[in-house]
Parts: sequence; structure tokens; C-alpha cells
Amino acid sequence: MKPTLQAVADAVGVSRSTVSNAYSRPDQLSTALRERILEAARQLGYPGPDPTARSLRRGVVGAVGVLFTSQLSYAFTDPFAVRFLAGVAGAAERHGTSLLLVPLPDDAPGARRAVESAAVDGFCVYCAGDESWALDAIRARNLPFVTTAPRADAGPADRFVGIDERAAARTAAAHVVGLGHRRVALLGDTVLPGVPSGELRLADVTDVPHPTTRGRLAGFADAFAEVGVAWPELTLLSAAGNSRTAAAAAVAAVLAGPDRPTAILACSDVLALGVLDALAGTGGPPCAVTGFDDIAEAAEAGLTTVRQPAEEKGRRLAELLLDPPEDPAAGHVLLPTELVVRTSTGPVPRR
Amino acid sequence: MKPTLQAVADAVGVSRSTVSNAYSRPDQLSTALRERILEAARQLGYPGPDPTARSLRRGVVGAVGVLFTSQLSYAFTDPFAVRFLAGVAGAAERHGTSLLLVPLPDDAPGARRAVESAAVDGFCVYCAGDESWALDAIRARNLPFVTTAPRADAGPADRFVGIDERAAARTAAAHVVGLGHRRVALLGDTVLPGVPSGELRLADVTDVPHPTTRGRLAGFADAFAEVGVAWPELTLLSAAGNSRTAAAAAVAAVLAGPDRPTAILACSDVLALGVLDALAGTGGPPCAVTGFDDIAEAAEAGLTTVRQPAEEKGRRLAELLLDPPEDPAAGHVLLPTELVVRTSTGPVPRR
DNA sequence: TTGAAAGCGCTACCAA
DNA sequence: TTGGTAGCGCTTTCAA
Repeated sequence: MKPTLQAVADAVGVSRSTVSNAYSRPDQLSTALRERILEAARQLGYPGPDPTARSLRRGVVGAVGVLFTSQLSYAFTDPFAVRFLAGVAGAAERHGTSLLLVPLPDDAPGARRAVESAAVDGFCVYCAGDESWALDAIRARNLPFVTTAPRADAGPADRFVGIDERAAARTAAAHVVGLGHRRVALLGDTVLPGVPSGELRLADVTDVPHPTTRGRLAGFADAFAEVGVAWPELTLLSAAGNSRTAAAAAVAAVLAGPDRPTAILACSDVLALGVLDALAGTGGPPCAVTGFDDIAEAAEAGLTTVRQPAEEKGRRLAELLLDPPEDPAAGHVLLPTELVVRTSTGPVPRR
Repeated sequence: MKPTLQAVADAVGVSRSTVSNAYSRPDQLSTALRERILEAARQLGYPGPDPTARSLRRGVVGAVGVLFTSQLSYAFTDPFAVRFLAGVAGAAERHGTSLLLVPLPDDAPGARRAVESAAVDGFCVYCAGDESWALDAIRARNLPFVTTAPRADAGPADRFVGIDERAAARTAAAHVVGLGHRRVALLGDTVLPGVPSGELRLADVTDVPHPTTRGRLAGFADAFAEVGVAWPELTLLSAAGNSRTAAAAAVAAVLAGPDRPTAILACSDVLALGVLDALAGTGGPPCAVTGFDDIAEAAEAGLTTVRQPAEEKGRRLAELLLDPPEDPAAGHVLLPTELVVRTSTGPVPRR
């Protein structure tokens, strides 16, 4: 039987309130009495107020939830996610708040229940697809939340820290355009749900459901449209998952085909690295490749990419949740991005 | 005012127990009534039972704490820790348990309070130095816990998943010995607390307080002792922190000095990579370098190292906590390690 | 400076 | 199958 606060009170001969005060409001009692209480607690092996009971009573938990709309282990597998989390963790640490990583089961009702039953004071939602159900559940609980992207269903009070996906992607494509490339392929993760890795035809970029992927593809397309290369002339590739192997599989056929692109623009560095893998295993003329995020491996691989500040994104997001700004406009943050040109993008090879 | 279970009960005209059952024990009431209750809840915007109240009543939280005895952000900064966490997260996910990452303030009493007030059902303790105070606090709360290393103060019922640090380190050193190296340096992270990066004299390896570092250094020493190179003849280097820059700083002087070692054995890959950094910036004869852990960067850098299964370590540790084995002996796990020879270790250069 | 009373929101037992 | 009762362990007024 674990000793309770009551037991300590009895042992010392004071009321529960006084023992409670000894822990939570030291200024509410004499030092002598407090010492006596703490000593008795030590004797009894009382480990201090029960966190759950305290939370119930106070109505505050002291933890924020972090939601990844996919496997939780993804959070530790994807290099960008890891750096993002490092930022979140740093901010939480400074604030003295714990981080609750909530695993979401595959089934929708189970996932919703997971969100409903997380003991947290708020949520950081890492937007990785369609998580509106999660936001609904969070709103139903009346908990504050922040997201990593502006959302279509967002109200003016909803806070986020994101980037201008479209404009950022456009800079990468503009660079490729400037190198003279016109026959190009765009590669995204799961451009349409359920399609296998490989080529895909889509009437319009607006048909891409995933907002981040849609934004980046649209940005790529913008730069090519400007030089007269319209959407239908761009080869669209989809990888079944954000992994090097999926990316390599997605580009294999088109690299071997008759209309081999001279450049491939990927929606993430992980995908781009997969393209480089595929290229390394193939002969043929050089092919320019761009990525997105600028993870550590990108630099080593000489990958031209769009850098976004991963840790800062996490840090500022957590801060937005933990220290809400007075001004609602300050809750809408777009971080700067930067095109990083390395060796993976060269001019169109002469034939 | 948030609706409570009581409000739903009133709305439907049933008792609280029945509403509670509708959520927690669907088999305890008719489907029709359950539907009616759930519908009313939806109408009222009742998001389901309050997690904290439920935890208090049930005595179970549904989360395990993960304790890093250092900055929480370290967990996302160190590549080995990240892969370890991926393993923990995977196991937790399969088990439907959340992970609470608890930040520890710098001051001892605050850190203890953090452990005392974490709402969890148990702890995974990542051993990174002296965390006995944390274990004391956990024991006082009567919570189950598991650690990443066997501990001196462990009872037979205490569970851990570790490696044989000493034997593993010895294999790396034996490899270096086999290459003919006799004038060598050993590099550890914070070999003695508070000393700056650089050389250090220590009467005996047992004087190293950090158990992991001590074990690895002892293993290194073992292999050299076997060929007649005693402890005092080994150069001992300490890095102020497990970082590349600290490692590079720690080896700078000895690399420039008259008794330049022909090999440097580091207690972690991160440190070894720092040594390679320093070497790259220096002239002079080649110097063999070994690491420990086999993180992804090690392969790219051609680093000879001792591989330990990072993800498996995390996974099995979490499983040990979540599904305690019947047999207490099964709670003591030593994972296999493997020497991975790459290009960073060559024979002693002829002069 | 201390204590009594009133719950926080829920679940589990047992009886109907 | 349903409901009444009795707390889980704590904090917080408010009054003494």
C-alpha cells in the first residue's frame, strides 16, 4: 500500500491541506512545520503528491502532445522530423513541460480515441497528410493546438509555423529551368493515395490531395509554366512512401525509357537521395536532381535542395503553443527558405 | 463549460455508470442504448471521458516515461540516441502506450521533482552517467523501470538491456593491436567531470566515474595490456561533451606534439568523427581511428567501429518494461556487438 | 498559520 | 441490463 498525503498528515498530526501546502505552497506554513512534514514523508516513503490526482484537481497536466499522422517511429526515422522534434523538445525543456508522443493506431476510430484520451494540455500537430479528424478531436476537447502548416479549415485564431511551400519549390525549379532543362520529372511521396511507385497522369496539380506535396508540385510547375512547359508535359512520379527505396523504384522505369528526363525534382531530400541511388546504378547521361528540406545527408551527397529551418520550425511551433502571443497575427508564422545549390544540378547534357 | 459525463447522463436520462459503460465496456449495455448515449454525447460536444480523471480512478496512465539524464534535446541530437528512441517508440506503438519525454532541470532537487511528478506507469532510463538519484525517485514511487545498462546497485529483479561494454571495446583495440599499433591514445567523453578537453592522467581506469566510459576504456586497455602496453603508457584524452568539436579539440595538442600516437580509440562514433575532422585539418602521418556504436555517419566516413544494435536495444528495453518476462533472468539482456572494420584503421606507418 | 469542507470527473462494485 | 454508492488522491477556497 502506497502512502498517501493523508497518511503523512496523520503521522504529523496536521490536516491534509497543510501537507499539501508543504509541497505546493511553502510560503503558506512555517519552515519548522514544513521540515517536520517533509521528514515524516521521507520516513513513510511518501514520494510526493500523486501526479494524476494533482492534475485532476488542478486541471493542468504539464505536458503537450505531439501528433504524427503516421507511424510514431517515423518521427525518429525521418531526418527532418528528428530535427523538428529536437526543436520542439528544446522549447518544451525550457518551459518545463513534458512531451507526450502519442501513437496512433491504423484504424480511424482508434486513432481518434487516442487523441481523445491523451492526458495533455495541448497539441503540436505535425501535418503529414490529412489530419483534420485529429484537429476535430482536439477542438472537441477544447484544447489549444498548433500545426506545421496553414490549414484550409483554419480560423484566424488557429496558429501555425510553416513555410511558403509553393514559392520555395518554385525557386528550385527556377534554378533547374535556368540550367536549360525542359524535359523533367517531378517526384512526390504518395501523390495519390494507393497508387504504386511509378509514373502517374493527373489532369491538374490541384488534384493532389496532400497539401504539402500539392504546394511543392505546384511551385515546380509554376517555374516551368513560365518558360512554356505546361503541366501535361511534365512527367509526374509518385513514390509509395517517403523512402530512398520507394523513390528509386518510382524513377527506375522513366530513367530506362525513351523519354528520359534531364532533371528530376523531388518533394523531399529523402526522395531525392533515392533518385541519386537509382542514377548511380544506371548508365546513361547525367540527370539533374533537386531535393527539399536540406537534411544532413543532402550536403554530403552534394544535393541541390531547398533549405527550411527544421529545428527552428519545431522550436517556434512549441513556443507558439506554450506562450501564445497576444496578437493573433503573430500566430501565423512563415519561415524563410533558401535554395542551396550543390553539385547534383548541372546543365542539360549535349547529345 | 465543458460537458461532463454527468451532463450526458442527464440528457439521456440514465445514470453516470451507464454512460461510462457506453465508453469503456460496450458489452455491458444494449447496443440501442449505447447508440443513444453516444449520439447525445455528440450533440452535447462531449469528447469522451476525461483522461486524467480516468487515470486517477483506474490507477493506470497508459504512458511510460523516457528519462535522459542530460538535456532532453540530446535525445534528438545524438544519432545513437535517436535510433534507440526509434526502437522504444516502435515497441510502445505496438503496445498502444504513449511515451512521455520528461525534461530534467539542471538542479538536482528540480530533476527529482520532475521524476516524482511524471504521470507514467513506468520508466525507461537511458543510462548516461549517474542517474542513481533518478532510480531512487522511481523506486520511491514504486514504479517499474528498466535501464540501458546493468547497474552496480541493481537487485536481481532489476531489468536492463545492455552490451558487454568491456568485451566489445576490447575487440576494437585488439584489431588495432593486430595492426601493430603500440603508441595509442584513448578518447572518452568527460572522462572526469569538469576537466577541459585534452590530455589527462589517471592512476587507474577504475577511477573513471562514468560506467560506460569506464567499461570501454578498460576494454581498450585490456587488449594493450596483453601485448605489454600498460595503462600508464596509454595516452588518455577527454572530450568535454560527446561532440565532434569537443573531440577535435581534445586531440589537437597530442596530434601536434612530439609523441603523436599512431592510433586513437574513441568511446563513441561521434568522438571518432571529431578525431577524423582534426586529422583532416592536420598534416602528418596517417593515424588509425576507431569509434563505437556504428551510427550511419560512421559507414560514410569509413570508420572502423564496434556495432551495437541501437534500435533493438530500444525495442527490447521497452518490451521488457511493457511485457515483463516471468523468468527474472530474462530481464537481464546483453546484446551482441560486432567489430566493423573499415578504412579508418590501417597499419602503423613506417617512418 | 492552520484546518474543515467541497469537490475535480470518473469507474467499479454490488444490488436491483 | 441498469443504477446507486463510494471513493481514486489531491487542492482550494474560506473561516478560525
